[in-house]
Amino acid sequence: MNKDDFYRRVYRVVRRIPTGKVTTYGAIAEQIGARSSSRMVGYALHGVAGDMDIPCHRVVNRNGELTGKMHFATPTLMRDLLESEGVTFRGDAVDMKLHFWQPGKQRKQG
DNA sequence: CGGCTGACTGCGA
DNA sequence: TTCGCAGCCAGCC
Repeated sequence: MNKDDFYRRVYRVVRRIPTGKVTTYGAIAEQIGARSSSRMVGYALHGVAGDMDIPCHRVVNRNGELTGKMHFATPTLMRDLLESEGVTFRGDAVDMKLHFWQPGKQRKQG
């Protein structure tokens, strides 16, 4: 598992996040085989913030908080994008019980 | 090579 | 429920 490969896997999972859903750094890390490197997931997204190919705004922490919004063009862009997709919020955090998406749960589809 | 930081998470008080 | 500590690994100086 090379570092570049790690990033690739992160992007791969993030891109599989369906519209109107979100997932967590830990869930992605675990899905790609790096449960202990949840922070690395967010770090990987840091390199693609602004890349339309990667819906990095659909990735939040386990509490649903938009911890990475500060890395977007504007601190409100992340939430704005999510709300435009139908994601609802509980205060300043995403309602995980309604929008949490588990990576790999749809793997059996194909 | 060593020290500090960061888009995280789990456990204990 | 809220706050603090430890583990993790990559990037920068």
